[in-house]
Amino acid sequence: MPLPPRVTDLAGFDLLLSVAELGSIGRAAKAHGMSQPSASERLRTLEARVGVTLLERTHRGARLTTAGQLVAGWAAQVLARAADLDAGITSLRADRQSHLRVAASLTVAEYLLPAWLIALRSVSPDTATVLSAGNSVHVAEQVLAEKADLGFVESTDVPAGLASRVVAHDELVLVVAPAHPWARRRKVTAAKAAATPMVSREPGSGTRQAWEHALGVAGITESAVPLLEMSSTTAIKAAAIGGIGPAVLSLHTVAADVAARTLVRVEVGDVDLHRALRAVWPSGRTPRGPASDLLTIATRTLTHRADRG
Amino acid sequence: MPLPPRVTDLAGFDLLLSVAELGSIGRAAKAHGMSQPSASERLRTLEARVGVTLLERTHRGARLTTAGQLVAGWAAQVLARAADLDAGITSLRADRQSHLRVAASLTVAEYLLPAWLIALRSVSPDTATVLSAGNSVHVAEQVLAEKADLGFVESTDVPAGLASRVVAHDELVLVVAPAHPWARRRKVTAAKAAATPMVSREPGSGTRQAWEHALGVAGITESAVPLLEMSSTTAIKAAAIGGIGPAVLSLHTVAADVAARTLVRVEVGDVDLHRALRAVWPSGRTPRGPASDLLTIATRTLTHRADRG
DNA sequence: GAGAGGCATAGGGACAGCCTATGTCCACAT
DNA sequence: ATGTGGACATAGGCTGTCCCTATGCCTCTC
Repeated sequence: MPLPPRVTDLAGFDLLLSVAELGSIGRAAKAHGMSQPSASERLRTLEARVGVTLLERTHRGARLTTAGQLVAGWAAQVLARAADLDAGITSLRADRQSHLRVAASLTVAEYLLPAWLIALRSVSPDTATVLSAGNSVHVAEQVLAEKADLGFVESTDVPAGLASRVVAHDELVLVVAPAHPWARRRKVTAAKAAATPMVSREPGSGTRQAWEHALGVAGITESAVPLLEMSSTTAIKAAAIGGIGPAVLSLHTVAADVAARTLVRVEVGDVDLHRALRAVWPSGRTPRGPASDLLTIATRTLTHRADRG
Repeated sequence: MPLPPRVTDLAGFDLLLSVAELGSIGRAAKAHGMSQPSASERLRTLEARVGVTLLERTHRGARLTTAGQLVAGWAAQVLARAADLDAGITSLRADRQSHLRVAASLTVAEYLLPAWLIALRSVSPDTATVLSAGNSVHVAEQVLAEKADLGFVESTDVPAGLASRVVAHDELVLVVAPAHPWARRRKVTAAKAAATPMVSREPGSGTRQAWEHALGVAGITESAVPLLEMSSTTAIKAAAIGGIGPAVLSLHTVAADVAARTLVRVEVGDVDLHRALRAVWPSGRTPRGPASDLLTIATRTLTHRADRG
């Protein structure tokens, strides 16, 4: 299901936020490196698409209407995630002149790193970061071979030769579509879950291994054959939402869907699905410079969350 | 500061997600109502902008590379917020044929309603919703005059004639730029905060009133003249991040910035800055139909959060 | 070895977006 | 009163992007 075209024009919303911030269309235009008439027209077409007047234009500038404030608030959320996306992309690019090399598991890279990188940029703006994503083994290799200055893994065991610090927590969760029978019960036994065919990641994936490992610890060694195997988290989510069947995914992956009730979380009895996310580095070589900054940022985020929990 | 143009093309990322989900460029193109060559070219220009190969093209379709999975994950976040934005816009439009009319304070409208509306759509897809946003008095008027079927307010006192239920919690927080002296101390007294000029909303705003009320309860009746008064939350955030001065804002507004450490939260001693967000409706007229569904959704979200807290 | 499915390339046309120049409106100062 | 400056709107013309149809190439399958 494609996104409605109404919200595809991020530049327009970005301009709207600048108007809110700077108080006039002309100044916003200058901030975006465009002429005042262009900005003016752009905002008018934005209003036309939205269908509501967003700006009150006066001879002394322009202010947001109530509806404009709402739209600006929603748009700010979109743009904040877009900034995350940009930070992530920047760290993926192969302009490998730079100094901070990070290796991370997919979960960390997807859900935590972008915000950290933005924070890092405000601490040391000139540090370019290169991100290499892979499974735990890959991360350990990179760090041990000193191809990465800092690594982030989600395994419970820290590979030999590496020192570590816990920077966040993750959890596997079982989710179903709201229409699924399990959505009402909100709890199933581990045995039942294991015996039920599900939508699943491919065998080698960290999520799948963690799930099978957790079941193994609980004494369950046989799982049903998956209903469907896919390599992309989004694809699995789409299948689960579409009602194909239950899925097991990282809490971070599905938090938004659970909050919005497009997916329902089902507790699984008697299985420990929790796992710590750790920063790792070669034993004895305490991170220095930007790597140390990034480690501090990651750790502080954790502390802060604990404050509020 | 305008958004980097690299991430402005939401349609391209949306297409990428469809490829991940459907397994081929051609099928994704069909899902988006465009021709296969167009989709193909679009993805190629996307890859060029990102600077990394995102897709592995084979004769049996196309799959995401590791980098592609990362980018898709980040993009999914952006698109999820964009869907919220779209839901909000839909509810603002004046196609007032519809049946569910909601009046809400700005905070609720900005941070909670979009997700609820998306959830509502999955329960009763044909219900169009009209949103009217304003302060608590406005919401009470709308609901009492039966111009709204359900209202959401953030006052501690429920206006006479209305029944209510708590659906969420909010909190005012004092934030400063990381470079500000208070960022290290992480705590100031209420008297000190009141005596310090800050970046502030205009006098009539709910946030400002709540702040002054909370100080009043603590016995502080005089506040310093604001450093700068602006009517938009984003403008205030931008000023605070820029280091103009401290600001007091809703927790929801600044949560992302605090997590990313672009703003630092400073505790304020001896003041109760907490406030409940309530759903309200005319006493004796228990909500029915879509209004009841929305109330259930809002309440469930709260329950679920409590589960995890 | 022929067919089918999937992606890439080529060429042409429509439309959106931008810029410069100019017009209009209103507040404020003289 | 009148002039001036700041701010937004309008007009006209150009450029570039995006999309579509048609076609080509490759590889697996039967």
